[in-house]
Amino acid sequence: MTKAEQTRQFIIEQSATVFNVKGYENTSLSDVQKATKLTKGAIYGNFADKNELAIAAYEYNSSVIINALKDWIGKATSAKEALLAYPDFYVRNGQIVFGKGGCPLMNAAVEADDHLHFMRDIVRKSMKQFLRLIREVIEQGQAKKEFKSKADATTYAATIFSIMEGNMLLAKIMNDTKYFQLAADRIKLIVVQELLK
Amino acid sequence: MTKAEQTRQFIIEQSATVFNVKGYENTSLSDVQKATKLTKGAIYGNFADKNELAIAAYEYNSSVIINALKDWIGKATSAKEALLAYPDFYVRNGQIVFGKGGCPLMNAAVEADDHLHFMRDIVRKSMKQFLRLIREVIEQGQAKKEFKSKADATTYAATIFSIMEGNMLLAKIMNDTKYFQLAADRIKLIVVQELLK
DNA sequence: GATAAAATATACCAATAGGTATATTATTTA
DNA sequence: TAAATAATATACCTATTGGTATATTTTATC
Repeated sequence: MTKAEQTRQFIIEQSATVFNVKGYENTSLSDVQKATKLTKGAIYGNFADKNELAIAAYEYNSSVIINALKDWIGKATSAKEALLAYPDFYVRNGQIVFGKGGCPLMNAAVEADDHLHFMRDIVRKSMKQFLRLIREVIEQGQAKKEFKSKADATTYAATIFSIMEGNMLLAKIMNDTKYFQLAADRIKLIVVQELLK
Repeated sequence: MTKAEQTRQFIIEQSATVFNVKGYENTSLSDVQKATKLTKGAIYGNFADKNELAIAAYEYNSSVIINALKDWIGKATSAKEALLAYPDFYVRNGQIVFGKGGCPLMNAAVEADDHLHFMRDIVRKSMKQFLRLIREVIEQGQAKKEFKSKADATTYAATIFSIMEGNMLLAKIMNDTKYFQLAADRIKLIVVQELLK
């Protein structure tokens, strides 16, 4: 990794949280300067413009939670366990997630959907990736006869994700982590009553 | 209503959608001028600053959907019907909601939770109001022996709201109204299987 | 219809935005 | 270690931001 590549990565990681908290459009270059303690020269030497940095920061933010999800799935010994690890993470680490601005997929989706067009496709892509991971867990559970085979994995993936995100929205604005537990309870109910054989 | 009061209301209504689409911080005064075809003099003559207008615009946006919810509830002849009217509205009018920037509660919550502090309490208030309306429908259903009395109305209100909002997020970023149907299906399942006697 | 008051338009302000050209400093290669 | 190159800092640019003071127009009162 060259010096520039190191700096590029440094800028992304130092500014990622700021972008997630303040929003991608609302984060100014002086915010990035403050977060990195670097000057415009260093920033524009490594990124063509603010949008390129915003995209890189979002990709970093979303990859953090996507990789976390992959980890839980990898460690789980059953499909049920893998699915419940997802909401359980927020039950245990909700306050930390708050401090970093909440779910990057939700934040960026709200900002990008109908006006930040340069980010929309990237957010869409990560959203599909996240849904696919959940779907694959369900499909693997079905393949291993742990889950009922007639359940539509795509539908259940979307439902589980929606419950998690909807409760995250409430948790965040109400500053109350009980909604993470609510999501976990509801997802568990669905897994036990509708997916598990 | 005096001339100024009329203008104030006009500014709010004309700029409300812009605020919901672009976000409250990202909407500039020149955006408001474009939307209203008025000058700064007229705008600052009726609002102390941009924040006051942003708050008024949000209160207008949230009141539109809160009043809509009240209407459906008022017209329904049963608690079940009232609860299902909520997701059904989005099934039928999803595309229109998209065009106006999506759910104002979600948009403002994401923007206000951890950085737009002057709006946080107002968003919180409207969120509580919305949850209370759903809760009251459930409680009335229980009082009229339509719903099981042991179900915790507060919990179910949050769950129904979360499912709706989570799916709205997906619908919006994926530009696919099928998620509204998914929310409606899931909410109906909960009402039928868990609330209805 | 003239006058007073209210409402709106115009012209300006300092601060900050994103971005660039150039000077300076680090780093690498010969 | 000197020269070439890569990387970063500095100084500056124009456009736009939220906001204000004042001029002008519109509205209401007599």
